[in-house]
Amino acid sequence: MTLISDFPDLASSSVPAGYGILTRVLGIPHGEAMGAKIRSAYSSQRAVAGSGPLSHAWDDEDGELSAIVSDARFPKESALFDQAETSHYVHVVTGGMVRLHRSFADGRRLVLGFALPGDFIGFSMSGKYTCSANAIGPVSTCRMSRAAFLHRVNSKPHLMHNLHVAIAQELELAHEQMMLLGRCTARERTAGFLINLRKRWKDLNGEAMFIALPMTRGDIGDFIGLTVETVSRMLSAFARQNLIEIVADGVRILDLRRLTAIIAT
Amino acid sequence: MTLISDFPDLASSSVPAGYGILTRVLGIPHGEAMGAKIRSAYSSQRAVAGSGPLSHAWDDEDGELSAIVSDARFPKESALFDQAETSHYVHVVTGGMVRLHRSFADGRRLVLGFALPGDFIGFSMSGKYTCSANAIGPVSTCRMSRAAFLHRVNSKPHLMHNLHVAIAQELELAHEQMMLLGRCTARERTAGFLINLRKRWKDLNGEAMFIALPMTRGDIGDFIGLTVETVSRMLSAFARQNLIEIVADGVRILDLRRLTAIIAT
DNA sequence: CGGGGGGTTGAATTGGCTCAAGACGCGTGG
DNA sequence: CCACGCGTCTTGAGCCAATTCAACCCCCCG
Repeated sequence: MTLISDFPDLASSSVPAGYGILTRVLGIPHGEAMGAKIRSAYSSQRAVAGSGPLSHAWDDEDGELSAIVSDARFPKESALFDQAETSHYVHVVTGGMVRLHRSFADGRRLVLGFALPGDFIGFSMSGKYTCSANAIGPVSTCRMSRAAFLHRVNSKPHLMHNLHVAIAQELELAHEQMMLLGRCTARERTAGFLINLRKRWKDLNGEAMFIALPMTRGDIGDFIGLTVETVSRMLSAFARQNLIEIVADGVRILDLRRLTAIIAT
Repeated sequence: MTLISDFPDLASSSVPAGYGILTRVLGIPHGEAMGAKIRSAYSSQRAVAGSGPLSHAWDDEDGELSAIVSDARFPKESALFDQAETSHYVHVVTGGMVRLHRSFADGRRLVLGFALPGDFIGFSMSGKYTCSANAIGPVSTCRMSRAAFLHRVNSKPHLMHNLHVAIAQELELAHEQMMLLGRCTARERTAGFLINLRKRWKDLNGEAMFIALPMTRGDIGDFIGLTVETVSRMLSAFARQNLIEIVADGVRILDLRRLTAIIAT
């Protein structure tokens, strides 16, 4: 039986920077085909880092998984699900990027996060999606029905444990983002956004100075609480100061140290 | 065995507006003495509403509870625990109000929430507190060691279930607060703060047009991302418009409908 | 080749912040 | 008992960071 006291130390180990609703309960290595083993979040990360054996948490030992998991593809800008809608599926993103957001009646929006390959999205306790999810570009996911997911989680303590850890991490990330939104300048928010996103790509693909930004400036603005123009201005300012270089579909980091130094601790 | 699918529908039932790190995993009726039964969050709420039998989730059926739970008192402004410190205790607030906050190195602060009687605070997966907690006035809590809490949670599935629900609610609240911080005006933030706090007092004590504000304007500002002066100005403006009346240690709501109409949906 | 969406940049505006002063309440010590 | 000091709250004046408004470019796609 997996006890809570077995939880890894989230404070000392850096929290994997997965945004969105419950990312990384489990992870599928980027680009891996359907039917492959699904691995637990921590194991997946270690696998990416190449440092240890994979957990067998999501091994398809009983042949059950291939029966309940299926691939799904979503074209650019299509909705994976909408806020307040009844939850039918949970997804693990396997390719592309997904925007998770909420809207006010008057059109104001807040982007809660961007889900990358490996991120787990679409789960909620209540059975209704708590935010909307849209494909930023073409997106592929590995999905299973909520009912099947619940059944599996309820029957395997280590999956329940993973879910528990994942929600706690989401909460921690939400608190970090609240600091950003409530107490940081535009410059700090923008730098923080870049640094955090870079860290996530790094955890997935290894050291990377190129940061893909397939989302619009508006999406970024709605994520860090700024307008399109301010985001654009901040990025231009960073470029002018030789901190980054703005390239097609993203930015290249030129001076990671100075960029990191911008964000408050 | 308690299954996740048994979770109450958090979306349709309004989320209890408990802020802070993991409030309301369990609740103790306000002012109840040490040694009394500790009840589950949902049951406690129902009990307050007077609509049903109490859950026996935390009944001291085995006589174990009184051995591991103890009362604690904290004078005004004292710390219950500090961010990053190793977690020794988890608390249920039984009297007074607790401020939960995080700080930057340069002194900037964000208040994550205010814990009211019945709120459960101080738990984290990692074993380190994720924020600091200070008594706003004299505070009493019912506490137990983290180890004892973990042991109890691990041995009782319905407690694990309560914990799970509580974290999910915290996450939902954090997302609401992110909308507030990222996309609302000073006027909306202040109105939202008052409305939310009122709802919590109402759930605890029944209909109440008086809202106690024992925290400073600075605390409120650090909660909703404004300065002391702006909070003061907004409250004065509300008073001038006959929405509220500023009284000793709090405000009295004069026009709930118009005040509620301010906040964006 | 024309239209539309995204991005950048400039100019003007403004919401909330900073700075400053004064009132008030409260605890403390003479 | 009062005087004092400190922290909190309020209000005003001026300022500035970010927004709004506007113009223009670029690219992609029909």
